[in-house]
Amino acid sequence: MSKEEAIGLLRSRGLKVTPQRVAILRILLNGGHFNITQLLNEVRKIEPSISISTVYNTLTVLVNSGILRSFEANGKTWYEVKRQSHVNVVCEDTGEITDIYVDTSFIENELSKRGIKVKDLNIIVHGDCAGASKPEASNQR
Amino acid sequence: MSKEEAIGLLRSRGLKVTPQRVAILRILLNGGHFNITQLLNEVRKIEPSISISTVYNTLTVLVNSGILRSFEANGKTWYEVKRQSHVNVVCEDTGEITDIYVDTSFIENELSKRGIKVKDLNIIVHGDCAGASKPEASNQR
DNA sequence: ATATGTGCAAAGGGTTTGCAGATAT
DNA sequence: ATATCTGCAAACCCTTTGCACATAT
Repeated sequence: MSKEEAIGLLRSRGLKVTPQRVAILRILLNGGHFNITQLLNEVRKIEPSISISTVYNTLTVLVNSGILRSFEANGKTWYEVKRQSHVNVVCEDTGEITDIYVDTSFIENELSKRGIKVKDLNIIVHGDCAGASKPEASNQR
Repeated sequence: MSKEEAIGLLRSRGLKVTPQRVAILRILLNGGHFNITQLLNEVRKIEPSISISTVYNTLTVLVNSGILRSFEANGKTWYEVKRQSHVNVVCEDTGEITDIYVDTSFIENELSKRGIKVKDLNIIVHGDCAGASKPEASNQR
């Protein structure tokens, strides 16, 4: 029942709870990566009349409040729930994006040594996933 | 005299040597990161009549031939000469991109263990560079 | 000579903006 | 009650495409 989780998250950041926001957040809480078009299609199954500008607005709000993170790949912006840091692998043939959990804290350490405060770390790999060992949440192009 | 270097690189990949290609490559060989608009402005100092589609064409050719690499940040595509792997830090306030050299082979090793052939590794950090220790080539928004 | 590259203009796709009406608090 | 959010349409990039002319080999 991720609906309660979504509502709780919104309230915890002082954001108004609207059906559109709850629907978007629920989809993302289930895991994976979504671009705007995918999200619009998914959300419309729940909230058929939602507009694309509401999706954009909501995602901006959720990123700014620290619930989501975004990164750019293949000419689009991708959104995911902010959890432990990982590597986003963009599979060359399918366009699928797969999370691979690798400890990346040494990068942040190295950067802070040099006076850079890391707000967000994106590791994006383009590669061949044909032989990958299907580990985690993924999502298509 | 980076002109010879540019010409040599083009020939070594079997690419036709045109004044436009040489001009673009010379600019990038001097170091740093450029988006299309910046590159167009720079190249026009040397080749005033160059068109934006030639810049796009050339960059695609240079990326495909393995001379350049590209990554996306701030809604734009950035190009740089393919050299040793590093972290691209996007400074939040200025939009400047700075190279920080950190050994990232650990990540590639970890990924190949899981059956992923890394074609390109992009590490993009958004952060606060106010206190950074000005290390390497950089470039503005 | 001819395969390839260049430049122009138009089109495409993703994202942002402005604003009137609707809704959460 | 009112500050905020939503949905629509138009505008705004950045990037790609098609094609005639020019150029490198």
